[in-house]
Amino acid sequence: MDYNQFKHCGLNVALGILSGKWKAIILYHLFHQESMRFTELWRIIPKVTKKVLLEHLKQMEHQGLLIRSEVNTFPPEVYYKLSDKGKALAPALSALEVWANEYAREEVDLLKSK
Amino acid sequence: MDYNQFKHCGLNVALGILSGKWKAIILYHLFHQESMRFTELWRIIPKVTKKVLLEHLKQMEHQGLLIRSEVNTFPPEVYYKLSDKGKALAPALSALEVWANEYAREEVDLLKSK
DNA sequence: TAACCTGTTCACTAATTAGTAACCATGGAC
DNA sequence: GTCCATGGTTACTAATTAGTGAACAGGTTA
Repeated sequence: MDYNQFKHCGLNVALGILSGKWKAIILYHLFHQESMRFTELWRIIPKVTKKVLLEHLKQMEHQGLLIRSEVNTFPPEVYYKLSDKGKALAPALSALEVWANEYAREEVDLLKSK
Repeated sequence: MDYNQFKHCGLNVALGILSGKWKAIILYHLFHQESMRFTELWRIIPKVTKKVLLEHLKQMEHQGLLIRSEVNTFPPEVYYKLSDKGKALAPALSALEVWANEYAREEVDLLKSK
């Protein structure tokens, strides 16, 4: 098998971008829902605080994974959605998911049962 | 495109396992070298301290990604290599690498230049 | 008028991770 | 004897991340 296909710099960057307690869930929901309001995300993700959720979203927007748009009404409406860069993560995330379900079943089931 | 292929639990588990400042480099080297001694890894990875490297290795061994074997000589010889579970990460890591090189070139080049 | 809503910020604490530096055991080289 | 080497440990500090709870603007509803 040829492993020369990946050099650690890219891997490092990718894992760095994906690091953060709530990144997986945020990505998961945005892959399934196209566009979501801040509060909607906040309500659907159990136990995150607004502050931390916002920090994650800001960081992801900054990294170009997410696009944020606000509708200037009252109360304000802010929508988050995946950018092309974010969408392009699909195959990699999917591969990670497949790996976890095949090789880390126990941990996955444990997480699911909570 | 069908994104239903990944559910966030598996993704969460995978990203959790892959989180840690030196995981990418450790994996990278073990994908390229089959088996490495502790000190060899320690010397080849710039700036990690023994303590932290050891913590990472222990954790990865515990999670079943790595196999540790010691030869009882003096001075001691301890070898680390990827398990099947670890090797099975190849496609996912490779996909992340590809993504980073395509969509996060700047960060990658920045890291490479250091 | 009071209470409610949304997206954000702020000041502060707690928890988790990483880093520093010294120390151990002990066989072999000098 | 003294010093080096290997794979660890330990006690302690620093840095990074996450969590808590309150505040704000200001239009809408009661």
